[in-house]
Amino acid sequence: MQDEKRQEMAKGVLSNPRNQRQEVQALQDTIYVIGGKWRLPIINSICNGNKRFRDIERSIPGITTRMLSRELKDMEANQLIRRTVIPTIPVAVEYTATEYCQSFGDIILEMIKWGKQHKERIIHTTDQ
Amino acid sequence: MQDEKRQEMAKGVLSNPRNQRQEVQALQDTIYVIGGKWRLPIINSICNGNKRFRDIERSIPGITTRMLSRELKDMEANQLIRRTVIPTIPVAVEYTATEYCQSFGDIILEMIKWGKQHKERIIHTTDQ
DNA sequence: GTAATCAGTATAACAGAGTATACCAACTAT
DNA sequence: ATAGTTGGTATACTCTGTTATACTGATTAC
Repeated sequence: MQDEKRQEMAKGVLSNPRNQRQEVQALQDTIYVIGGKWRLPIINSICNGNKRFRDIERSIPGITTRMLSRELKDMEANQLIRRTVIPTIPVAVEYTATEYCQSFGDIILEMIKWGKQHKERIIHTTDQ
Repeated sequence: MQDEKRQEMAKGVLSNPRNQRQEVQALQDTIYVIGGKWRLPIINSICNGNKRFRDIERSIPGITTRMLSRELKDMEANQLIRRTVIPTIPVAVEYTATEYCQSFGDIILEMIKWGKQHKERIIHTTDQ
């Protein structure tokens, strides 16, 4: 009731709802860009030095040629990666990360960190 | 220490494929756990102090009652959140984050940071 | 001649994530 | 009476991410 309303106002004063809405938006934007199962692993792989299609493919467990092909095309269109054809015989194709792409570095590092801790947590949990 | 770790990682990237596979695994594990459009926004909302169903719903643009209901149930089953029924009249239901849930904090912060930068990038890009 | 590698494309089909809409039962406020 | 809140569930549907499988054309190796 009125108490609740008063508490709501207090909350607003403390945590600034405008800021909060902004942050939810930012979070959702990011999720939109890197959403899906494969974007981040692909970015990670390329940033780790894999340049060739089959190398990237092999470095990501479970991915199919089709998904890799599609994601690479999409990421190239969005300027996340650069695709260069080297006219050797046979032609070689190299994928490299743009600086923009590298801006995901911190997110990827945090997620790797979390994944490792998660594994430890599961190992050290005796029950289940 | 952190510089050393980073250098270690860089070395590992170049010379130790086992390390790399481990990290891809960790990354994919994390993606699996927080996958989907709604998990992180929900976690973020609850960690920001929203406890009631409708409050959480209102704090996340675009989410439907159905998705929120499903995700909350799932997250409760996976011990990411706690659901407590308070026997007032009418009953109130409160959702709170477990410590486990709070371990996503750094990922969420990084993603919010990225989202904000992304927005600025788009604003400062004259073309398009 | 057979197999393998490279960099993919084509086709079809599926599962489940996500959407849309309506509804419930209890209560409050006007 | 009427509209609104709370905490959801039910039903039906769409959509697209994802998988599976096969195939191409050029080259190298055995």
